[in-house]
Amino acid sequence: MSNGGGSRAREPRGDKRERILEAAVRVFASKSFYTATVAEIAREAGVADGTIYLYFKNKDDLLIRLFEERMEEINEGIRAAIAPFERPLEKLRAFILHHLREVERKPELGEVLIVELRQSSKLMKEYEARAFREYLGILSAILDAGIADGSIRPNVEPRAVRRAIFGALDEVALSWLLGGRRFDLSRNAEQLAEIFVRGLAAEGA
Amino acid sequence: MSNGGGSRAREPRGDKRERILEAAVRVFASKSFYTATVAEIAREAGVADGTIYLYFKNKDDLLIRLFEERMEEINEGIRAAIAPFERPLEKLRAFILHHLREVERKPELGEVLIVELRQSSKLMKEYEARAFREYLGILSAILDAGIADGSIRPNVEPRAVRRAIFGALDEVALSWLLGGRRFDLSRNAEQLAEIFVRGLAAEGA
Amino acid sequence: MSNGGGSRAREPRGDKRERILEAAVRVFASKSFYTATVAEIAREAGVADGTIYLYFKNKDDLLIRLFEERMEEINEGIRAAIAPFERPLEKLRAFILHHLREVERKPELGEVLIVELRQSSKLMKEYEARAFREYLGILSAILDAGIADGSIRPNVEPRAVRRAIFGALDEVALSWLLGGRRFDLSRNAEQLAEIFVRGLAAEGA
Amino acid sequence: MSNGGGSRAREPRGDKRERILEAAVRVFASKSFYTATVAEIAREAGVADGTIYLYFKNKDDLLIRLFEERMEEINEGIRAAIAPFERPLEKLRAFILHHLREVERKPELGEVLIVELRQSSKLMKEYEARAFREYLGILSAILDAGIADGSIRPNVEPRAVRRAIFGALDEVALSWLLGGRRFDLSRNAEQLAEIFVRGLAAEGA
DNA sequence: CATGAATGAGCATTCATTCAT
DNA sequence: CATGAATGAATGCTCATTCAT
Repeated sequence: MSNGGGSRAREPRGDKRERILEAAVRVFASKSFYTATVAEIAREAGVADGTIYLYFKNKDDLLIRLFEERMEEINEGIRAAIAPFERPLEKLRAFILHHLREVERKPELGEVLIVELRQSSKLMKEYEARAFREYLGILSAILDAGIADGSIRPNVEPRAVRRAIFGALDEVALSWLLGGRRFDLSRNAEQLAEIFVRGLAAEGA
Repeated sequence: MSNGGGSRAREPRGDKRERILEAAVRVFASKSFYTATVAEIAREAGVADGTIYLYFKNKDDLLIRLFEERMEEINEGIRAAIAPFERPLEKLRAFILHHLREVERKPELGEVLIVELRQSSKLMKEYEARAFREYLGILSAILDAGIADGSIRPNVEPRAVRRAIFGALDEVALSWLLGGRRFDLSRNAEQLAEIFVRGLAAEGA
Repeated sequence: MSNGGGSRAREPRGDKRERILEAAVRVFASKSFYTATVAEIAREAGVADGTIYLYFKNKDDLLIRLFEERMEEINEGIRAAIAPFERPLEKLRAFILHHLREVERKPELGEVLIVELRQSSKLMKEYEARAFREYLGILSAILDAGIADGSIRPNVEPRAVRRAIFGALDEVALSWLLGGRRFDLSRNAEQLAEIFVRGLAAEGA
Repeated sequence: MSNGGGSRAREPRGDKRERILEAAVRVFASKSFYTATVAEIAREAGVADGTIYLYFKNKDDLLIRLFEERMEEINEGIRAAIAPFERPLEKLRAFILHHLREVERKPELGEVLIVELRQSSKLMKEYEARAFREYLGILSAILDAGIADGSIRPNVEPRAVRRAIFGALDEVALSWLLGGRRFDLSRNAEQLAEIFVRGLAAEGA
């Protein structure tokens, strides 16, 4: 994004920015935004404290950028995952399965987005959270399409339901992460998908 | 001092503890656990900073007690709300409606339980969270009963689903709170209840 | 002293004052003047915090009174111990033996006088320390008498030597106390007495 | 900043650590360890409060390092001072004279080592006090040598006597310091040396 | 660009002291 | 006299941020 894109595959610059973000993921995942220190992130990233301020305005900014950029990647993954499906409820099922599969695949990242995002919701309240709105937008689109083609009950309100779906996914992921990743997240994903698909489906479906 | 006097010359001792808890609700709801200062809570409660330490071990303890005690009240309310119903799915509907109605009734309290609890999930991770486990226990019991009497699909796993339900309720409440309480939470509650009841119901129901 | 004396052997009043002093001895002996809290002393004495302020102006005053009153008792003991002896060097020997024997007999008291007195030397600097000056006075008198009767070398300066003797006794007592009271303090007392008597004695003695 | 510039543009880094230690000497000497504040030491050293924590773990650590490092210097001085002498009792005399001469030369340093060390004896109890044990070791070695070559009475116990000597020196130094440095410490040193040398000497010496 | 020493505002917590009962 | 709840000033320590090199 800020790399200017180009022919060079990997600038030595910008590399450092990425290392900081990755370090932040690891640190925030284990300590909480307010408990984590900038010095800790710097150490984890192998850079000097001051270097962080060359790439990010301040600690808050670091969290916001982290969230935005990771969320964007997630959104792209979701779009790719639901694209193959035609029918809205199948898209929804794919959405749910994909979300939890991603958490399973990159637990630390999941932890940051889930736990830490919440930890600073007051912080988040103040910024636009564009990428998160996009995430919700994808859900809305699915629901809208389902209502439009009659596969979802007409009295469903997408704006409310999309939050509920996100909340359910998020909480299940959270309990999996905090609980030591003991149970099988994929099977839970199936359960959730089933519940929401059945719960939203129009009578005749 | 600010009691304005009344029938009782001086509130009983424990009164001060309650005032601190109430102040903590207000402050945590507006600032975040880590951002809020003890001095601020004290000021809000109309007591000296040191007084807080007569009733709570430290700032962490204050949050935990707050959560536990409020959560217990909520649990009692839920129990009362679902008691009149016989059938599990009706109990579930009552549960969902009651949860969000409570948030609507005491928004600040809801905010603390929802937002702030998450903000310090790392903190919470370390304490047993007895009252929260009780909350989940009520949900489990409903689901178990439904599976037992055949009203809920037999392949539903209560341990996964209960987190999903809580997550959905929580997130909807959160978006209502952070979004300025603009939409009608009760109507959303109906939507959620409908989705979960339909989503869980056994075929023939 | 402040009891007003009288026929009654033990007033119920004043008793409390003594209990506070005794508690202070125990607490100061185990924590240090600045580390010990008034509340701790009150608990140890079995009185309310505020009660201490009925008998002592403040925490500093408590330490000073404690020191003064205990030191007075010690001085009386010393006077009695050296009285039977005629010759100054024998009085000196008795002085030294008595001092360390007292420490051995009431270790906690010794600890307060030794360790804690030093801990607040800045505090002590400001008050007259009458009882301690009396203690030194007894030593001076012995030394003066010895010089006068020729048993002590004439070029000895009592004002310097008396501090040295006190310092030696004090340090030996300290090391015994802090070292867990492991060695035989009485035998050390003999050693010290021998050294000082020989070190001060006039040639011909 | 306050260096006034000079030949060197900016003192080497470690300079700051030394300045803090020197400031600590001055502050502890005038206030007592517990009464002195970290902010005061920082101000005296001309650094920010936080800077102290770059060089020392905490306030306790500052005192301990201060004691250890200064004591080491003293030990080296003593070793140099007694080296020229052959006979143990002459070494002892040199030891005593040197100790008090050092106090006279650097009163504030003396005050810290003497007064403040005692003030936190509870603190000191817990750390090994290596340098102080070394100090006592030098004394022991002298006494042992004297007993071995017959110049000191055979029934003298070095472990007891060395504490007595230290205590005597310490107390004399203390009274000189607290008493406003009015009398001639060197002459007192002579007196002490004479007493201990005579007091320890074997009969025939 | 990068560093990391230095800064100093900010905060949780303690505790001597007071005073209404 | 006695109590002990309440006070709030005081302090050790942390950590985001800066800036000279």
